[in-house]
Amino acid sequence: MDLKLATEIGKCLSNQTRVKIMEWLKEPALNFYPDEPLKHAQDGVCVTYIQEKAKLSQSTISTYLTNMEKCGLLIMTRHGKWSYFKRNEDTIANYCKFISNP
Amino acid sequence: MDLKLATEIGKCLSNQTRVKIMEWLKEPALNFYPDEPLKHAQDGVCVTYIQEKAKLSQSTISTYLTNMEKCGLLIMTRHGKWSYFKRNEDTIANYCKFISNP
DNA sequence: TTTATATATCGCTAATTATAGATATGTTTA
DNA sequence: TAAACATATCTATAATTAGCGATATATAAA
Repeated sequence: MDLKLATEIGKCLSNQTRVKIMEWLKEPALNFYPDEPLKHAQDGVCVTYIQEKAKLSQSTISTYLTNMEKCGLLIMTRHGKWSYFKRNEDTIANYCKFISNP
Repeated sequence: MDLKLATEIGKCLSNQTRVKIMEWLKEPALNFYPDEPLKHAQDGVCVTYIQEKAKLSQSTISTYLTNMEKCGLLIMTRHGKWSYFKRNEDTIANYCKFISNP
């Protein structure tokens, strides 16, 4: 983890909706349609579900998720026409190590 | 740690200079005038030293530090006309716990 | 192959943040 | 008390980011 990457991660985490997305993705089964089983649960949640919950436009949420994936906060997996996003705990742990002392 | 505070912390950590300041303050004795002993070392580093190292204006750095203190990333201690800033490891640890899973 | 659906990207304006100079405040020293 | 100094705050402009609609791309279904 270097300064530049850490700052990019900070930028992703500087917006309330994006922080919420990170929180929601801790428990997809609870936070997205808890009454029906999620498809590809091991790969996270598709863009549409996140967009509906966040109540922002499709383009905005897609951009958020793409940027969060670029800095390693999320992992994207494509299944057909759907993109699934899940948390990348490795990067999050590295980031925490970076900002912590020591 | 709630969503609002976490987002404020994210904002502080969304700028390269501010992330650098957090890094420098991990080792003040190494990063600020390593050849002379720092005054009030237990309380961190004064604004002027940080400003000189960051090479930004006094007002900019003062605003940075004030905001970082407001969201609990830094602890400020006044000694006479100097304000000393040090890392608040408790808040940093809480923030890491918040963004981590679980 | 056309149509429908999901996501990504582009181009734009509004909102926010960055940054500095000027000035105010608080503290020390002459 | 006045002058000097360190820091904080105010005000303004420049730069960046937010967020959306339009459109492009990719995949699936008819």
